[in-house]
Amino acid sequence: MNRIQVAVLVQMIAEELLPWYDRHARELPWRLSPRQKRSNPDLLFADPYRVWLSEIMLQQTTVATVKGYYEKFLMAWPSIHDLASEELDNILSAWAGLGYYARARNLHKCAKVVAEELGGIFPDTEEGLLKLPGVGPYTAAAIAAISFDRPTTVVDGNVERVIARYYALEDPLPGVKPQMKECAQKQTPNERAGDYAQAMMDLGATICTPRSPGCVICPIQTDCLGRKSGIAEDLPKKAPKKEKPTRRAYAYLFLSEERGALLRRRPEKGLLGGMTEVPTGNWIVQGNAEREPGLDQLSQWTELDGIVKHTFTHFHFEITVLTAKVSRDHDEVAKAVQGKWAHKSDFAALALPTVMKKILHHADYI
DNA sequence: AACTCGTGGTC
DNA sequence: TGACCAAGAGT
Repeated sequence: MNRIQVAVLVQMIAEELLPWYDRHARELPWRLSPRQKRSNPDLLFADPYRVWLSEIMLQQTTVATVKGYYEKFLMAWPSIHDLASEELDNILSAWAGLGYYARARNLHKCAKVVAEELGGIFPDTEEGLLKLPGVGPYTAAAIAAISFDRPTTVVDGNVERVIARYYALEDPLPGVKPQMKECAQKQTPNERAGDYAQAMMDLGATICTPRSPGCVICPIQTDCLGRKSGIAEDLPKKAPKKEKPTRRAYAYLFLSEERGALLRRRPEKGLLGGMTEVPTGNWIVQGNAEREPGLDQLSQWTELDGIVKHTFTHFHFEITVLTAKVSRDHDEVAKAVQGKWAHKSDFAALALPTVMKKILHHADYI
């Protein structure tokens, strides 16, 4: 066996992946385009503020969904200082609809730490980044690689899928994660760390997809054990998921010709923390929804036909909507539910999550 | 370690 | 229609 054949047998993923990336990299708003790199050779790595912002938004969220939010945020808050000095409620409002609202709370918290304690400069190491609120193992590695050229091992859902297939790892997630990380670590190149990380994720997003992977056009098909053994599409295996229970509740929509709708702020932590809601009764875990006497007594209620259905990460939610006309004592009612009246023309400035918009829509109010 | 935490697209 | 899935982190 000569040396060339040996070299082929131990080929690194990066050797085939980076040339593919140079030809097929998607242009994304937070990514330096080849044109930018050519016209400004000093601009080797993307601005950490922009990379951080995009990576937080991209957690468990598709590129298509993130694009619009990213551009809106960058327009409203061009720098870490702009974001740090903004009020949380305005950030939550801009985040509304994107989901996982703890990300927005931590985004604000992190901006304050960087702006006020670190002089506006992001840490340039994986270890330093990992200490920031909302920045976990994936995000720390990604920012370190993309913005600071650190040869970190970036492992997200895409990389897990690519690695599971490439090495034909048949043990189920999440138990196999450490082994995946180990395999990914062996493949991490010292050069072009950011490009390699993004190339792996692009590969997973466009070719090594969960269903019907494009093995025939894959740049790393040659040494892929999953493809060779014909099990690529079935990997990675996952532990069976728990069934989602259904919770049910009544929503109490107070409406006023003069004052609009009565809305309130949810508790700071937990589900939809800090977001705006239509007042609801208890969210009953099993069985039918229950009326809330404290809310019932405040007005004369009409039950609307049909129900609003919404699925959260770990439960289904079914809401029966009640409406009531309020024509006097507006402030007393608002005080009783600890809410505020808002005209529908002002809804755009509120932090209304999707489930609450569904309720308002069902009542034909928006 | 296992659970919590959103939403929109896709098949 | 419903289950699955997506550039995960915090507790």
